[in-house]
Amino acid sequence: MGEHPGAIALAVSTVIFALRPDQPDAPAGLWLPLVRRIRPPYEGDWALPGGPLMIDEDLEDAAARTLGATTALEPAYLEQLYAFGTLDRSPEGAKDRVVSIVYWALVSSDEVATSAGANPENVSWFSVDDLPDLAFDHDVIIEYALWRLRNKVEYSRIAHAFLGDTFTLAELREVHEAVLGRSLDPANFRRQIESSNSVVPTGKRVLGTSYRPPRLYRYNTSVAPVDRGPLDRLPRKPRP
Amino acid sequence: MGEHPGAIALAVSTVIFALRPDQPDAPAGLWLPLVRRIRPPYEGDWALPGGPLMIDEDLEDAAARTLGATTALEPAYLEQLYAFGTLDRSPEGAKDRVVSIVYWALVSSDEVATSAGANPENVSWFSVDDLPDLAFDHDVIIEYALWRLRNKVEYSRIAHAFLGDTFTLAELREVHEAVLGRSLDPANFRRQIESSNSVVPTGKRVLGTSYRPPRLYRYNTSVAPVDRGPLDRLPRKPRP
DNA sequence: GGAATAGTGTCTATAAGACAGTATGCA
DNA sequence: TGCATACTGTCTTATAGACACTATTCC
Repeated sequence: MGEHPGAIALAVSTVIFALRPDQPDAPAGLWLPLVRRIRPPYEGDWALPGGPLMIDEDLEDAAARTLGATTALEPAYLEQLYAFGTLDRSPEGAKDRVVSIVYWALVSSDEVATSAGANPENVSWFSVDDLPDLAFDHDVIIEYALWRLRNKVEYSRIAHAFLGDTFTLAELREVHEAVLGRSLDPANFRRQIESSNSVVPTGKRVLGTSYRPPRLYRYNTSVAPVDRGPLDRLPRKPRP
Repeated sequence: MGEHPGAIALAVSTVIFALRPDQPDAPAGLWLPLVRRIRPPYEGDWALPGGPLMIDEDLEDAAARTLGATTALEPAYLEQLYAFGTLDRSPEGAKDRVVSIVYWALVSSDEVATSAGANPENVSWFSVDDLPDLAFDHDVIIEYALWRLRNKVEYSRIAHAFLGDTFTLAELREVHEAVLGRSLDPANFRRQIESSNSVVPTGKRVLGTSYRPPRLYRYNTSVAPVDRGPLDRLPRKPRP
């Protein structure tokens, strides 16, 4: 950064959330990958994955690209968070002026498990409850991303992004519980989800349980996960 | 724009909303100032006020600066809207790549009236219901700002930003009605506002009415207008 | 049948909306 | 006194939450 004194650099970073248990058979929590900085400022501290914006690349593509470079995954959900650009972001001040356009993403948990060994050098996953020393203002950025995630999970349909293709209502409820950090009434949760039409029953059930097997559901793709308002009029490449 | 081929320009623009009646004694509507473009692309079309970000200037300061240059006013409310950066924003494509960080602002209506003659050349105010041909993707940006404003007025306390120091509940209700585009029940509106504690009675009443004089209220500054979450941890200069 | 979880019914508290009705200041 | 608007009371409906209850599968 800051090779051209007097210029303002433009970077894109991404807060990538995955859901996974702290220990086996423990309740799941939120985790995110960070990159260790190998040069000043903040050498040795951890930072959000990201990098400069390419000249022929959309902002969202840049976020998805760094996500892929960090986790070898596709985002299940991706949304712009905020543009951070105060003068005090770098200890160098205006000499190292960087405006970061930050995205936040959700990745499916079972995919995280299968690609666990695919993490490049200098990348580690951390629980959001136990973060290391962070570079720049990345602590505030992560807090803000968490705040947005927790708000959004209550009024939109993004929780399924943490799950696989089919899932039980108990699994979906556990996602909500992990994100919100509190337990939810199974009866009321079921009613809320059913009345929102966000899932459809597959007709199948879970096999191999030692008790009554729960129904499996699939996400209802005919209902938009979030209302982005007029932003949906902007071009968006479909992601597989 | 685009003086350095291969570089990505960074601009800050602002959607500035004011409330004023279409004709005298008509119900108020939303208006905003636009700037006529005097060079290609989109020469002759209208665009949002804005310009390049200065090296030693915070994003929010840049938005407030262009607001002042356009309207000679201080923003009563100012919030970041979104960063727009798709490749197709300019007809030149990647050759004229501009990432715009857009803010939206509310200005007080009586101040607009007093500074009506202070508009610089090439600036005109338009009703949001009757916009002219717009440059770039500024039509989508304005639509999105309107969408945010209408959502936010329902669950936060920003409507008073359109009003002066003191106001009646009927005036505050008329602001909500103008923003939302529908009429509201005076009784229910009163209860909602009172239970939210966003206003406090001044003890004074309006003078010179030919009917029962309504109470005057003042905005309750001890309650935050909006919950910005962890963003409040970022440095912010107080605006007078 | 017992254990364990899936799934249902029902009551209560709270808030939003519709709308009738009362209060007050001035001509 | 009548008019116009300020302000209050009350009923209905929708929704969230608490929690008791029934259902189904495997052992």
